[in-house]
Amino acid sequence: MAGTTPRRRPYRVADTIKGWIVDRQLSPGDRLPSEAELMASLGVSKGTVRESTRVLEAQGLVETRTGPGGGAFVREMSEARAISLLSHYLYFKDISIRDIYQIRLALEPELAANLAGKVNASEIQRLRNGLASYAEPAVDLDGERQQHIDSLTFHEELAALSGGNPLLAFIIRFTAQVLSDLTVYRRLYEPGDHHIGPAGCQYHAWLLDAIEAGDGERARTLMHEHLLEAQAVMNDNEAQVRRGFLAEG
Amino acid sequence: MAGTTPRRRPYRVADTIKGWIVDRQLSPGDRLPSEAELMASLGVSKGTVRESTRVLEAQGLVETRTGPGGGAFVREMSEARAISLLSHYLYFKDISIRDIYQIRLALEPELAANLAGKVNASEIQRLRNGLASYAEPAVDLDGERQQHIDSLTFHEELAALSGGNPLLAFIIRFTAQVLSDLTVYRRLYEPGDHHIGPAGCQYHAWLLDAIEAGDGERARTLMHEHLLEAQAVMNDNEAQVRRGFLAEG
DNA sequence: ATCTATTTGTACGTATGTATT
DNA sequence: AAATACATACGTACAAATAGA
Repeated sequence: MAGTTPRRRPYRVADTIKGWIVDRQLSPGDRLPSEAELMASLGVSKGTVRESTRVLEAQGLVETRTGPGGGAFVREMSEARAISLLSHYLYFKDISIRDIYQIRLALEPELAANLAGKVNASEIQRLRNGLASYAEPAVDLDGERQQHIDSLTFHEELAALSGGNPLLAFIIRFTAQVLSDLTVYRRLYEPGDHHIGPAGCQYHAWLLDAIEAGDGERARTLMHEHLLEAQAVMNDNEAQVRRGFLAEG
Repeated sequence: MAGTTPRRRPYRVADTIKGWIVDRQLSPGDRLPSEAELMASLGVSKGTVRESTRVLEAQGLVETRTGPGGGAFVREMSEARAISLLSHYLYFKDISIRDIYQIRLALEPELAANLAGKVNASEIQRLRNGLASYAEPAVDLDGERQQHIDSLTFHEELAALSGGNPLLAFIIRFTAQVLSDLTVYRRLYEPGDHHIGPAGCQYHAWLLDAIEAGDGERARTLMHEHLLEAQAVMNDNEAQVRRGFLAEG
């Protein structure tokens, strides 16, 4: 076995703590030993202990609180943080809009079909109310941007309802986030007046109808068409996704 | 704006450094200021600086080296680390095998179609050579496990060739990793002798034929059938994916 | 409202390890 | 082989936050 990086103490400490979390099946909210206890039981200095809790914190596994009864607590990573960490991975990777849509086209119709007949009326109503903001053509470029973001939010919320597949929901929300993030920084559309907002709104309305009616196949088809159309108007030249890091939850 | 967590110094420092990476468009290999310089320019102590570099390191954004000319260097996050971080997110989430296969079924046929006609002969040959290890039925349970892992490796390698979509490749490799990890810890199949290895081997061979012949539609169909069949023999009771954390690259 | 105890957060000084020149 | 430049680790002292009396 050659060339294993010499893992430093803070990481070894972090790994043993991860081991505790797995072995003792710790759950979110459970407290880890205090700094002083860790120093004593692991025989390391305060600085080392602190560096390792920073590592675990950065990886989203624990949170720390000060004061009596404080300390480091096991934590369920927030989706926002997971998205942020994944965006770090993609930062140097040159993802194109095509790449994103390839994934959306494969996954979102599947999700739509899954949701059919499984969303309760009040949720449907809530989503329908959100459609108003992009029902009418935008008056200027900024308005168009806002409409794009709003309509992406629709997809995110759809994914959040998720027919019970957290990973599917995560991926869909991640891709929507990336596109929404891009919208803020770039001009994503060819110049000229399209009616992107209203067109998307129409599809979203139909989608909700199909989902409400429990017609999975129709929902699938609609989502597919909708995404194809949305992709068609995007400017594939402005494609590279390298951008700022996303904020962390 | 209420309730924003009081971000501590190490995180503020880490964020300003991230800012530098984005603004100055630093690339992998570029050096960050030394600890001493950071202490001076940001007016914080050594401990704080070290904690923040641990954070950036844990997030996969930098690596540090000791010695003269050492320091913290911008780094392109490895896929292994990204997979590990994402697995932290899913750790408490109760993903089922069904969930994983839903995603594989949506994405991998897409990938197979993409690859058709775009993989050079030597790569195809290399992949064909790998098929031998699961061409014959396994003699015992351990052998069957190994075959399962080997056949998952085929999928990972296929994804690595990726028709140029890094995110697609990542997701596919992640799902394969999760399944492969599960295989190590659990009995994934119903008792009884199946011929999983040889069946998978046959499909993989056909897939390579289709990809070599440039027949995208056939590749897509084959992959779809193959995954359906593979999913069918899995034990959906042993479904929950909560398991150990994956090792980091 | 104040004090007190507990626990993390920050700073600083020193010594050691490690790789480059 | 030695000097240099950097990270790594330790120990201590004190500051800040929070819960409870």
